[in-house]
Amino acid sequence: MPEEAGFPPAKRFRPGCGPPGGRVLMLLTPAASPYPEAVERQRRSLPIFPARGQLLAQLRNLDSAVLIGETGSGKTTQLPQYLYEGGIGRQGVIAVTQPRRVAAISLATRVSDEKRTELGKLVGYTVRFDDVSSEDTRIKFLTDGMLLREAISDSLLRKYSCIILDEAHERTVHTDVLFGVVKAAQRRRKELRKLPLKVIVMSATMDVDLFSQYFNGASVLYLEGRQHPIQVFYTKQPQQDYLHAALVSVFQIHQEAPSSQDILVFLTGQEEIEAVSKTCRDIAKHLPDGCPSMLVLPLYASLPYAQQLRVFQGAPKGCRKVIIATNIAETSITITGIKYVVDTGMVKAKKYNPDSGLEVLAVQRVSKTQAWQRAGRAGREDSGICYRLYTENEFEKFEKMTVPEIQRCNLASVLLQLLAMKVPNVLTFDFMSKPSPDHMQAAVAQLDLLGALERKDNQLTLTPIGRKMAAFPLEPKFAKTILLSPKFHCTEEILTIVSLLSVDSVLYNPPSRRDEVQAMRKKFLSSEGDHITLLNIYRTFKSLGGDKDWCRENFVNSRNMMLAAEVRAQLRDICLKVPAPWSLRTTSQASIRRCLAHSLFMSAAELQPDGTYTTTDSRQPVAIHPSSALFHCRPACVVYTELLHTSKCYMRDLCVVAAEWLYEAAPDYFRRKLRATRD
DNA sequence: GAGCACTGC
Repeated sequence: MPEEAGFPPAKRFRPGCGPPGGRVLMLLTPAASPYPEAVERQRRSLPIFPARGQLLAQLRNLDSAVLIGETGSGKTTQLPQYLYEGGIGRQGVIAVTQPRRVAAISLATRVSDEKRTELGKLVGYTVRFDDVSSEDTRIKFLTDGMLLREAISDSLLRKYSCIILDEAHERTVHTDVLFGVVKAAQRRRKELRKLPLKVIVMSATMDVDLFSQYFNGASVLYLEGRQHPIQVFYTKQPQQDYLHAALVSVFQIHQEAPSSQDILVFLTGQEEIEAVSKTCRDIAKHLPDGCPSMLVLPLYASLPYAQQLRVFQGAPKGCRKVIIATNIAETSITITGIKYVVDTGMVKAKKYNPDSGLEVLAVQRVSKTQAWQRAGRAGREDSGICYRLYTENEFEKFEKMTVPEIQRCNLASVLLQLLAMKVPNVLTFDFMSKPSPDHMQAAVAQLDLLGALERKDNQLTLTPIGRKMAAFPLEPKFAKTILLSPKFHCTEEILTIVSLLSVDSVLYNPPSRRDEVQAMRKKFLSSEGDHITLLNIYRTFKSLGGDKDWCRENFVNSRNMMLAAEVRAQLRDICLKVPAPWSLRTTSQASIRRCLAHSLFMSAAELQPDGTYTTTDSRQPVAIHPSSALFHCRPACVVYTELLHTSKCYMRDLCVVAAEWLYEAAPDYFRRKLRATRD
């Protein structure tokens, strides 16, 4: 039997680590509460409430602070209201950033309900495609990416008096870049004697010292959480086969625990999840009498929305829900009623190699932070139990924290945005966790090839094209593709293609129905590649008025298709605003391909005599991804949108091009390449 | 010959 281990003890609010605030506290207590009684009772019951006076007294005097609070402390919904009620930051807007759209929207909705105001008035939100805020908005929830976009047009973030960076421990690229942008804005506003900017970093445990040091030794305030106790068990022996171990654990729990207690299992990807789900269902059919029945539900991001929703429905009486999920259930989706968590300790994660420009998607060990996050999913409403399918000794060897995303992704977009904000000396930008110099250089090289950079007085700045590229919410190479399209008279088509590439795949591929999928898809396949194939699908979708039944029959994800249409409209608006030249629809698909060749010339591959492919850039052996329209073809020369290393190094989203188009697109670049291969 | 973690502008 696995042995029990303790959950890290909750940190308590530490009084007295700031200036005494008794006098101020009196002023803050409202004479009569404007809230209805039920809301007031609920607000007062939150762990953050007793700390209210003290928090305000301290925050009033601090430029920056780090607020540590566990799930359920009420910090995200209450703190912005406390600040507003306390008259802190009333000269401007109080911003609260979130890594995810749904969180920003639902938090704004809840806080405006508590305030009994109409959403979009006092309390509002801003996310892509959806701005529910107004002149009156004083508390604004937004995605961190959205605030970053705003910083491009005003790097001092002048409309904000206070910026609360929430969920900072997740360390998304956007949050990490914001740390630097907000810190610089704060300093600059002080120098210019403008309205001061208060910065509050909110995080679950961990990273505390890093955050505090980065913000010039900012005070750290601790809040008590309301997490229920969780018993954690480890295996006695290391497990060779975590899938088998997961199955054994699920059925062990299933035979012992009351059927109302649900199980959440963490695996790494779609294929694995579908396979384990099927095995679970098969075994569940042959269980002894008296054993409860079992409802097995897979959960991963590419699963159609309707199927994702099933995890929120209760199972019939006497039936246990077993949810088999990727790390989508770690943060993005919270399911109630989970009593047991089975953690395989594995995750599929992307790494980026700046030398080859290669993204590697590999199964690896989770970090300790991630393992605690997973365990925490068992204690949302009541005490929970977590089975870790690894030994305590193995756990001790896990990395303490997940490597921040900024150190393992392509930095071209980040660099373009920083340059658009006119950040001086971008290469030495004050990141909390610095990416390696190689990493930055790779991004410089990429932007340089796209014609986005120029050097003035030893400083990197943007060319006019570079500035236009930054206006698009896209990877720089896609922005460049759009800006090149008028030259080839195919802006309409390129807008469609780029939109489809920038949303999650519109093609739904259930592994169990592979043959059916292939048969249905045949009618859209183009021998010219995936871009033209996508264009064919979009055109049919549009001509049928976005028919959902058609989508289902043709294994097209209608949600992503609608999203692509929304993206397309946004990109078209930006083209008109920038302003980018425009062109009428082309009649030739060759000109679309030529446009792609001109913008993706650095991502090209050539057929070798032995039938394999090699990239023209780094002579890397690559293969055509099995999902590609060209999987069974052997074109002499292609450009691709993405290289992904899984079991092999695969090119994804390919387009057939003529080799001479590449040469005409970047003659200098190819001359250099040619010389390099000769040496 | 055979496959794709998760967000976000």
